[in-house]
Amino acid sequence: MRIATWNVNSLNARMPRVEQWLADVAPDIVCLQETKLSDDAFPALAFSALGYEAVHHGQGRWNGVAILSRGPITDVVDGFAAGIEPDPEARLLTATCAGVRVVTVYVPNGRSVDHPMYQHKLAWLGRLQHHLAITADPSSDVVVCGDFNVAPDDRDVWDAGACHGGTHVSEAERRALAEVTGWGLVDVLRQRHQERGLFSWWDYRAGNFHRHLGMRIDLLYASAPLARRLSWVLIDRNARKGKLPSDHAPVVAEFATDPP
DNA sequence: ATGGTCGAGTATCGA
Repeated sequence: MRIATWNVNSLNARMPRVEQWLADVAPDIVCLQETKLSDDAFPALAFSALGYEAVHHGQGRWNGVAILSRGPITDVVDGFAAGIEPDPEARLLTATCAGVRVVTVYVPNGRSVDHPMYQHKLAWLGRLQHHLAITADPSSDVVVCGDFNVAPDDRDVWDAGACHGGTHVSEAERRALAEVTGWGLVDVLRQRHQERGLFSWWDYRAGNFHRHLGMRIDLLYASAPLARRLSWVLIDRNARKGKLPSDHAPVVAEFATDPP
């Protein structure tokens, strides 16, 4: 089973590349972030023609998350579960696909460490922790993936010194992320690859992609039973090349199917 | 030279 996450930075702008990428990579489950679409503008028919069921939680101009699956999609939750302070922004979607509880996230950026949105980001991660406890079970197959807007450690940024003092690398963000993953999640890329410089996002400006100035902020976490079945995982840098790319590359992981 | 580019929508703002 092949599971992928990709911040497409506008599905309207990216649809031709997304369709080609689905044909090339053949994932079974795909989580998309930053569709920037309302639900009624989501191209469900186009995905259906490619063999994918889809669910979308959108708001229009900003944010927007989706899950595509080759099989049926059930038990869908838009945003935070009942009982948690609702998010007026469309940043979270939960569904079950092929026996896997799939949670996709687009964590608030935070803007800067002295901005109110930074406190909102930390609180949002706390609400995510609560949401996981309600909607999923870490002793079964769970994937939590998406654009976390946090680089988990200094290997995940091009220059820790240059990034120091900014968002995405602060101690409080990393601690909030660690509290979420402490629920029972394995960063499958780090399970397999330990080197620095494995980035998933590069600023469009200043030729940063070609200068290898990026961050790893698109993360794919699996519960322990699923992580044990990891076959391989990669960041698809090819998707960041060429004409009209997203500023993010997909992360793709292959898991062996449950033994009979 | 203290920016650099996208995407939204059509002036700027957010990333």
